[in-house]
Parts: sequence; C-alpha cells; structure tokens
Amino acid sequence: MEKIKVVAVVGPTASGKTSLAVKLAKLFDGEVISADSMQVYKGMDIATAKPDDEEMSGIPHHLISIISPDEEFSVSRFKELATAAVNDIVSRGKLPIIAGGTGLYVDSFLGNTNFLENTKNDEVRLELNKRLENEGTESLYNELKAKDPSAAEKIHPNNSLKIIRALEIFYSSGKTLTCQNELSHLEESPYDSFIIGLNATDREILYDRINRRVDVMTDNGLVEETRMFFETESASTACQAIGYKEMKPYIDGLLSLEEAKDNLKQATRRYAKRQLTWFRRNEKVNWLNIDEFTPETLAAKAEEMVRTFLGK
RNA sequence: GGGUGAGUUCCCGAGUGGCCAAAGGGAACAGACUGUAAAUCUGUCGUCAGUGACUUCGGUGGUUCGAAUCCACCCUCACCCA
Repeated sequence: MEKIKVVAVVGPTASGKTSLAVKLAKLFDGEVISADSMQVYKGMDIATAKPDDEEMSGIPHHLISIISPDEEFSVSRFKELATAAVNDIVSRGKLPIIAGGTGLYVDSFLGNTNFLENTKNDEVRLELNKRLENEGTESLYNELKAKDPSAAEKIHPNNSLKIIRALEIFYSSGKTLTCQNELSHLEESPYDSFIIGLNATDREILYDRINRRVDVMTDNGLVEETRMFFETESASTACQAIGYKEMKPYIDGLLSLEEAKDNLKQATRRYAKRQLTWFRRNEKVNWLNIDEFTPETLAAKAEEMVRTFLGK
C-alpha cells in the first residue's frame, strides 16, 4: 500500500516553525496540523504563542484551540485527532504539514504508536498517588520491580511520575508497560514523512529570540490572560503551560513584573533545550540553522527539500 | 567621625583550625522519555593530568605541623549613632 506523504516541521519554541509551515503550505497546497500539547487549549492564546490570522494567512490550521482548559489531553488523543485530520486533508488532495514542538506527539503520530485500551484509570492513579505520599517512592518502585522488572530497569527510582504510570497501566489493564510497548509498534506506520528541524548554530541566538518573544507576549496582554486563566482554576494538563505559573507570583504581588518575566524567559529557554534534546536524537530530522538564512532563503531551501521528497 | 554586621567557587547560600575543591539550591551544559510531555527524571559542574597534582573562600601579612575558619592592618558593602 502506498504510504501517505507527510511533511513535518519541528524544533524548539521560537525557532519559526509556524512561519515556515505556513510558507510550505502555500507552496505545496497544504494544511497545517499543530503538534503542540498546549495550543490545543482554547483561550490560552498569548502564552502558547498561537498563530494569529495574519500568521496563518488563510492556511487552515488543525488541532489548535479545540478543547477547554479544564479538559485532559494526552498523546493518544492527539494521535487519534491528528490521524483524522491527516485523512481529511489527504482526502481533499492536500498535503498535510505537521508543525510543532511536542516531540512525543510528533513521534507517536509519525511512528504510528499504538496505544492500548484501558491503560488509563483515574481511580487507580489517585490511589497510587496516595500511596506515594504515604509509602514513598521507593516502595512503589520495588512494587514495579516485582510486577514489571524490565520497565523498572528503564525508569529511574526517583521518577515517581513514571513509576506511577507504569503501575497504573498494570493495575488498570492487567498488562505491563513492557508488554504495551511491545504491542505498540506491531503495525507499520502508514506515513512516509519528511522532517525538517529548525535550530540555530549558536544557542544564544535562539535564547535571544525567546527573550524577545516573552517581551512581546507581555506587551500583548499575557498578564491579563493569566488572570483569566486562574479565574477558572482547574487541575488539568493545561496548568502545566509555561507562562501562567511564572506570571502568577507577579499577580499575587510576590514578584515584580521584571522578575516574573525573567523567570518566564528562563523556563522557556530550559524548555527549548529539552525540545532540542528530544529532536536531536531523531536521525530522520533534516536540520536547518535559522541564522544561516533569511526567512526567504530558508523557505526556498525547505521548498527545495520538500520538492525532492515529494518527487515534484 | 563613631559603632555593629557582612564579604565563600557563574548566582544564592552553608561551612567557624585538619574528615574542604568546600553542604544545599539555582543557572549552565549533556542525557532519558510510549496515554500528565510546556510534564517528569538523570548525569556533569575550580584547573589539569585516568588512583594524584595544582590554584581557590575581599586584599596583604602573621600565628600554626596544618587556616575559608584564629590574629593584625587595609579595601568594599549594609545597617545604626552623629
């Protein structure tokens, strides 16, 4: 069976993924699918630097602002929605272009990771979290060693989040994480992907862009958006978004605006670094250094690469 | 002008004679990552050489077998009195 051709633009935050994806979409009659764990949420526009109408310039964008911040979101749900979006785009004869910085989402989609049913169970997780508090991490880790030794070997004894997830899988589905991992890649991916990665020759160049972006965010009303976000407090995944938790101390009068902004910049820089760590290990990524191009020549270079990939 | 307190490795900050290249935290750098992933976690972190050596704890000098730790003077900062 012929594989579906998909282009992906990945890289750290503030590297210009959106802009490049839109240009490619225009050149190749494509549509953009955002692979971003926070842009899926409605209302969180400034903090997550969602593209505005001008940036999208008429190109349809999928999986942005699709759920409420009090809803949970996850990789498996992303994979489902992205699959539907790609099928839809392809059925209309257009080119799907994935653009995003959430490495796990991109990889799970392109690699066609199959997530088992019934491995998520809030009650089980709640119970495990209680036990974590009462018994400590080591006790749960030992339990995991007994139930799923091979998973325990790969998870660090301090990583309580992952220990709990592995146990959650076991207690809610009866299968081990190891087993789920084995079953997750039985089917070959239906996608033939071409991945462009954006980076900079010097980390400082990227960090400068991040710093400036935060300044723009605050000018655009990040503080107000933060206020609104905390008015409807929830404990969902949306709370993890970088931006609100850093601005909160300013709103509460604990830090000056400058201090809060500095914290936000730093958190964003660290995030960008983690993103790079993720994407750098993927040998399929074709890296382009943004500082070696102008926006125009970058797009031209990417166009050339995609053209070769598509065989046009 | 007088008094008190403080100056520690990129930053914060412990250390008050040997167990100190110096706790802890942060930053930075490197890494892991299968349903919370903008999350979570790990490693390195004075210099050089692969068991060791060398240079550090405001400055200079001193006491001592031995000092970041004690003494003297000096410099800087903070607060208080004037």
